[in-house]
Amino acid sequence: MDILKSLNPQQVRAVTAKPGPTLVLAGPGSGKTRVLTHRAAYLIGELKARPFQVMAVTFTNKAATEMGNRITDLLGQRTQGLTLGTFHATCARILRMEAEHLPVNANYVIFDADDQVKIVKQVIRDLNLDEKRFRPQSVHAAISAAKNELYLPEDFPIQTYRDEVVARVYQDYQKTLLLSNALDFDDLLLWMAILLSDRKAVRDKYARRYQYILVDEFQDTNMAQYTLLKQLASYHQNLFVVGDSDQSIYRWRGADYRNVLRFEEDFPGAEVILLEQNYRSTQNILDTAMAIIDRNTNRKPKKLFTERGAGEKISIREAYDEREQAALVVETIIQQISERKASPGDFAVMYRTNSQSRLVEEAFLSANLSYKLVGAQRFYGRREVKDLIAYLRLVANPEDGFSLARVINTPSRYIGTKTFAELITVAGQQQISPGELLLHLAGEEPPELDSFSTPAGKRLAAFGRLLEKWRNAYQTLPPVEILDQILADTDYRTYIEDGTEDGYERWDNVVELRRLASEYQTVGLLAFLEDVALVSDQDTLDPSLEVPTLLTLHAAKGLEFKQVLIIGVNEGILPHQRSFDDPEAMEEERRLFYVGITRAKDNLHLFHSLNRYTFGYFEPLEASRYYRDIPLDLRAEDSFQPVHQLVDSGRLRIGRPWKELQRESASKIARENTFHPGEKVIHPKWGEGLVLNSSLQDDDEILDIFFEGVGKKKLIASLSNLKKIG
DNA sequence: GCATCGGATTTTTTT
DNA sequence: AATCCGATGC
Repeated sequence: MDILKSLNPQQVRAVTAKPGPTLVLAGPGSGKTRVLTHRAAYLIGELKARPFQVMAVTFTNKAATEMGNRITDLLGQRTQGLTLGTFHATCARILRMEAEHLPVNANYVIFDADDQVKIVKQVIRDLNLDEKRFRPQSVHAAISAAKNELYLPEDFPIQTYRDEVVARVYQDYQKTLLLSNALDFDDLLLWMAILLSDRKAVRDKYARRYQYILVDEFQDTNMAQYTLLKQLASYHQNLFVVGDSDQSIYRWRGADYRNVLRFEEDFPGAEVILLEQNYRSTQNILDTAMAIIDRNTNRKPKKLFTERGAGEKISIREAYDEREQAALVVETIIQQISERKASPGDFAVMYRTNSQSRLVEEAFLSANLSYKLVGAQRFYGRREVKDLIAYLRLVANPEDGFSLARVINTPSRYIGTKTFAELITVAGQQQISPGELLLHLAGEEPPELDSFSTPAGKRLAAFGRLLEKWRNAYQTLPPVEILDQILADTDYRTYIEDGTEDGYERWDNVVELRRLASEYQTVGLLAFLEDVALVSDQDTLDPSLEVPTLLTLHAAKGLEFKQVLIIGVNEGILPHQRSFDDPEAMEEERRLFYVGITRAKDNLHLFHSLNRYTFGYFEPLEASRYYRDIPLDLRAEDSFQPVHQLVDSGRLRIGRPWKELQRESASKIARENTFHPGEKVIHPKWGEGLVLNSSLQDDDEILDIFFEGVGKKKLIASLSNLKKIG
């Protein structure tokens, strides 16, 4: 079997496991994704499962896309119909098809974290509760946790007064969502689980259809996800899950690595397969990782091993403050490139909290070096992007009162809070949503309402007519054209482009959103809005940009980089202060560090800072307790030596783009020939070639190379990205 | 209805 | 330090 030829025996065992519940416990870098991909291909190619009978659930859309491509590579074109996506996206799609069984209709929109907190806030106000005592954020977190545990408002367990308050808010929160024909992230899982539990016909339909279910990152499933998986697998019992308890980092989101243990209880016959060999990291990196994770209790000890050899030691560097730390990060990267150990795309800078990225970004910018930052929030959280999404949501679903509230006076149409409040009141009296009332006001024969015979009422009607126009366009036109109409009708560009630098940037974001929308020519507005709501941070990564990646430790899950730099290895940051008083949370901090370390293939650089600015105050910091667990013999010799002089001495070069840097580092090296006549090389464009001649000129190496079908070419070694083969 | 000012508050992690 | 919120004044 072709599919199996590149796998080790354990991987083969997993891929070819007989149908039935299967639990694959996979250490970092052990080929987990390979196993899942090959398993899917095996099911379709060898066991002759039809693609539509297979469901594969991944953690990010990016992982899903990659998996799809790799399955296609393995099989040819036979993946049509495969259900492949994140939990949330998969549920969203099924729920839309089964909307008749839900308290929302098929046009429902998905509310993002911002909207969710806004609703909670409004409910808290409507209930006359004290916002200081019941922070919307934290009440929302409690509601979210309840949903993940499958508690509906009426089942919410009440033990304290606070619980009682949360239950009341939850009740109204849920009502508000449904009135807006909207679901939140948690609802996607919750309603799916409820639908499958309560409607036997629906459960049977999907449980019979999905003969095979594959799940990635199983250690990070929550109760809702676990329950719906069990329901989906209730007929065929072919649930194949892959996970690693040591990499469970979403406890605060309801994830419970104990689902791994629960799996073995709930599926007594489950086959358990261990993947232990690591194909990613050097032994020094693995030893560091093990030294960290070994101190956690309640875990099965695991030995990570590789055939890659010891590799280089771990570097630990100390900075005076976080600014210097950032400079040091850039300096380290420059140094590694200069020594030709890596190229810009090989680096990742990881941190515990998003706010830590700022100084690193500034350091890159002041060195005139580009980088990419993982984080969907950066783009989708922008005001202008949110405005336009709100417009689109309103067009798709006029019942969405929250989007209406956002856009009704943006840009200003002189419809203020009072007029809007009146609209809501009258809509309430007529038992319709404000959006629908707005559409009625725009109609041929607007209802005779005293409250809207005013100038303000005229303005409402005018906006209603706009909405009506876009709604009509929505019936026939693709999303991007609706967006264009909205932009034109609201004169949005004039509104945001105020001549400032910011204004142009905002318009750039609009253009980018327009570009994204234009990819939804055929699938329509709802699909676009759904994808926009469910993008994960990793999805925003552009792999073709070969520059360093900046990301949180959480976002690093599932990724790998040749060189990993972790900053802020300090007490209070990693582990984070907020976890100090909770032993379970402290174990999770450790796992988080472990996840970061195990992303590294070749080099690991740890950084900590002696001081930091917090809320405007300068305060001392301690190095992280985790250092104490890293054996001395794994650390590079210069570790811990203060390096201030390095940065102060101006060795941190300013104003040098990556290309220049690489060219320069190449020329430094090119004092002797790296290529010799007769050697075979591979060129990204021309493919395989034969070196005819090599000479040194101006500190660089000039090559004559013969390419099959192309002819003889003169190339500069440092610029042409040649690789030796054979 | 909108702009401005001053005071409070902020830093976990994300679909 | 930077942002958010509410109160105040126009």
